[in-house]
Amino acid sequence: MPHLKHDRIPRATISRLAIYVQELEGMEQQGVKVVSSEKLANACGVNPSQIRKDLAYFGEFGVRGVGYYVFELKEAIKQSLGLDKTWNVVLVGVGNLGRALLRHGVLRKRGFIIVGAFDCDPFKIGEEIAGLEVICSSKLPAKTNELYVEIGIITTPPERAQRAANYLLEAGIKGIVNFAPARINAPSNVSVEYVDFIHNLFSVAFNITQNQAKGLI
Amino acid sequence: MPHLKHDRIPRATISRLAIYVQELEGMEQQGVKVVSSEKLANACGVNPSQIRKDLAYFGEFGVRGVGYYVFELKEAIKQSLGLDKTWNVVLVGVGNLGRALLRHGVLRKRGFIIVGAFDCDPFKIGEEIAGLEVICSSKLPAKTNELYVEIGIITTPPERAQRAANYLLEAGIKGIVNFAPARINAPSNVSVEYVDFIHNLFSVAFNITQNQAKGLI
DNA sequence: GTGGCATAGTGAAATTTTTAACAATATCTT
DNA sequence: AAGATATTGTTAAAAATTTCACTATGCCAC
Repeated sequence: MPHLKHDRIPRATISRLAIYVQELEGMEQQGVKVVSSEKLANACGVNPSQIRKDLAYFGEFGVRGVGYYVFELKEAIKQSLGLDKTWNVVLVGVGNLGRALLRHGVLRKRGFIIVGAFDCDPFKIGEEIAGLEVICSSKLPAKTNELYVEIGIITTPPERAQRAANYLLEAGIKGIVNFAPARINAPSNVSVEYVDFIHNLFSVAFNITQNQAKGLI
Repeated sequence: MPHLKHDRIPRATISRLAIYVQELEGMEQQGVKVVSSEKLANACGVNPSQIRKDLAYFGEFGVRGVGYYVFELKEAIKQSLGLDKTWNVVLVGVGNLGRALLRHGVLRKRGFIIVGAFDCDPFKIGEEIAGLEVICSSKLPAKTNELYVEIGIITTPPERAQRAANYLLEAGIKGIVNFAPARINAPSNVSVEYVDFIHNLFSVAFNITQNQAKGLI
């Protein structure tokens, strides 16, 4: 665990660090060895100071007059985020979205290994998806005790999200990513993140409406 | 278009309005007719003042001493966001995620109708998914001129995101929701939203690491 | 080794966003 | 119809976040 100079780190900073990693990986692939905060900022669409400030929460990674070594910075950020290990994940709710996540290679590539898939639909139980057998949700707590699982993904319909969350909590999970469009209750020491891309579509719809009103289009 | 009392509305407000709509719909289904900012705030996990403030950007929807009429407020917010109409959408990139979105009913339910699916992979072209034939991406501009399309969804791999964006821009699209983990360039009058749930997994991983360091777990 | 240059790190200022406090007002009770 | 009550809309304060401006420092040329 790297030393944290300040105790609380803004959520927005974490979100941007993820973007920095993404861009740094791109640069690495293109053979870029060193990057300045200004260049990285341009690539990420943010302010250079913001990058330096964000990084300052975790330590000093740059060389004055030179910039940041791409590989080193990327590794340092990943370590700061806790991505220098793999995370075992279970998924609850094998609908369209759940299936897509199970098949989507990006999770594994990023170090999140889906080790269990659960659903309460008898027609889905027993089905095999991406090498995983779908198991009855009620067996989740028992099953996950066998594995070392820290994160749960909820991809159920909204009305079953809380039940899925309860199973996950019972299993002693420490973090939840909830794709269902519903708030869920969890103790404060369990980290809950909400994902709902409909919000982004709403945002775009709103922006278009605004732009039209302003006569920009 | 409702009157906007202030010209600039925070992005965060728009994002929360989407949550309010979600919760209001839940309440409507449960037969709740009236709700106070406090009750709605609890349901959404935000501060009551925040709700009143957010709504104030668009007008006055409540009744002092009473609260908000659930149905009316929901409709008013949807109108404010530009959701009182349907939006035609095209999707570029028919991978796992693209397929899931095509099959996922939630887009249509929310008023976003996918009217075209595009991909550059010859093996995918001609395939039919959810009643749509996959068309070669290069034909996108010509095809979308036939339809009235305002929003494009990008679900290609990151290295093809910009090309997809270029096709969309050529087609005169006014807003883009980009699921590919890559920044894209677009003129400022085109609204671009980025969706990447890996960020949320990163966030959860970071929070868990932090909580562990703090000894909360 | 000295000077010049480039750029990170940082403290302060500016901005934005959130929260609190309160005045305004609609409804209900008597 | 007057007063009590509840809860909005709004103003002001507080908090958080972002940006600016500057200082510190490492590298390179000479």
